[in-house]
Amino acid sequence: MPELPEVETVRRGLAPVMEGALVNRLELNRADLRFPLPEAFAEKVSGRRIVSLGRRAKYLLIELEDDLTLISHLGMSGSFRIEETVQGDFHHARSKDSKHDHVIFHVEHDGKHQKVIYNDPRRFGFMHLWKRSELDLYPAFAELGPEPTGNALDADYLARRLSGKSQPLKGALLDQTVIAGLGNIYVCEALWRSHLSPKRQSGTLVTPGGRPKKELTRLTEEIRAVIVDAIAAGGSSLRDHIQTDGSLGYFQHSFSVYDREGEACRMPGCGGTVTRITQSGRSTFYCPTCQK
DNA sequence: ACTTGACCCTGACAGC
DNA sequence: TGCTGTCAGGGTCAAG
Repeated sequence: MPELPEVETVRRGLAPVMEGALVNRLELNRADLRFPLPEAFAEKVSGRRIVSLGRRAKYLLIELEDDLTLISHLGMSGSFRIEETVQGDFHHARSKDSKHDHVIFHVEHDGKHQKVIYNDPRRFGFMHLWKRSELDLYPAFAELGPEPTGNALDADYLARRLSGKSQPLKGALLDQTVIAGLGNIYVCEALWRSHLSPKRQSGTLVTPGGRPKKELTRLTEEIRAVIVDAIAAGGSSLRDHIQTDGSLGYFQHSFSVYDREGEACRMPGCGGTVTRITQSGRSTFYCPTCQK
């Protein structure tokens, strides 16, 4: 589920509870997610204070005291929720998938005790501990591309990265070393907003001289805009959602093309039909009429 | 060097 | 009701 905007929304939802909090106890209900949990994980985190919450691409960064960063990736099905710690809640009704509550942070903040629960049915998520001062050496970060909303992403950069590539745009934009944080949904959405076909060969957006064509400049703008919009939507959904059940990360978005196979294209005046194709094993949704 | 495909795992859903 | 097949928002690795 979580692409960059969702992870950012999770970060913002967790911040009031976790930033500045003391982790009294880290409860582990299994030894591994996608990878083994860190060596002596509970011992290393318990008793430490959380300095701040950060994010890099789709990675949530829980910054602990003593130069330690807990790196959390939510995979496809990871989510966090916040629960009050109620005295005598031994008989509290457990939600139906609590069997996938793998890691529980028992935190204390201003005398208030709460649980931050990581749930992940498919266990494609993972957690690592890394020295904050050496975070750039974390293998997944070493090759990571720029953030889509950061200054490092511009049309000139993309022209350098896409020049000469025969790879279809869909695959190039999913490549985390090109842009960090885009996933299947927002690549589809950005291409639709740019009127560009996901099958278009990446190098054709660059002039022979290596300059970005106008459509690449447009694409760059739309990538930024679709992420900014989604983060804003996540922020508004947080306010409604967090108070009801404490869950973060599964708010409902509405997309323009993603998961709309067979529906009328929403581009004004287009009149086409959204089509689903498979590219490198994953679904792509686009409108063949207005995306060229 | 680049690109694709199989794989990790569980749950939801459609069709029989 | 239950079975089976298909699909899912991610990343990694091997093989083409």
